[in-house]
Amino acid sequence: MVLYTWDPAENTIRRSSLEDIIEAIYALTMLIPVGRVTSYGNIARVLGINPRLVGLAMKKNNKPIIIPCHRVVAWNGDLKNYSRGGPLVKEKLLRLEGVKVENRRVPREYFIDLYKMLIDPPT
DNA sequence: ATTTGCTCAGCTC
DNA sequence: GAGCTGAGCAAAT
Repeated sequence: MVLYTWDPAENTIRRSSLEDIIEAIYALTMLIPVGRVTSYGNIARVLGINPRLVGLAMKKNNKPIIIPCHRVVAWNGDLKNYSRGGPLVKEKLLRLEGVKVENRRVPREYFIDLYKMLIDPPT
């Protein structure tokens, strides 16, 4: 899938740059409530992009307070990395927000499904 | 539970 | 260009 974006300077539609896509990723990340997580793949599915791009965006995140990238984990609950301090800091932050982490895994019940919420709500 | 294949930006030669 | 590395995932085994 190819994403397109509005370019106000040129008053035209153009193919999204990587930065545009990363902005969209951040916007979705900010929708995750305190005490909940979602997966890289779930965010990727909303935008129709490759999950690895979501990981790339998280790594580039330079506003870790505004953009809660610690609430994005692997689909199977693995914490994966956290560029500000590694997985242990990620685990600590999640615990502070009330997310249980068992054997370095986040249990299913803490996941929210952004795709279901935004794209494919129950009929 | 483990392996395999797909994927793509960024980095190195 | 070619080859490798990830903050990934799903399907097959």
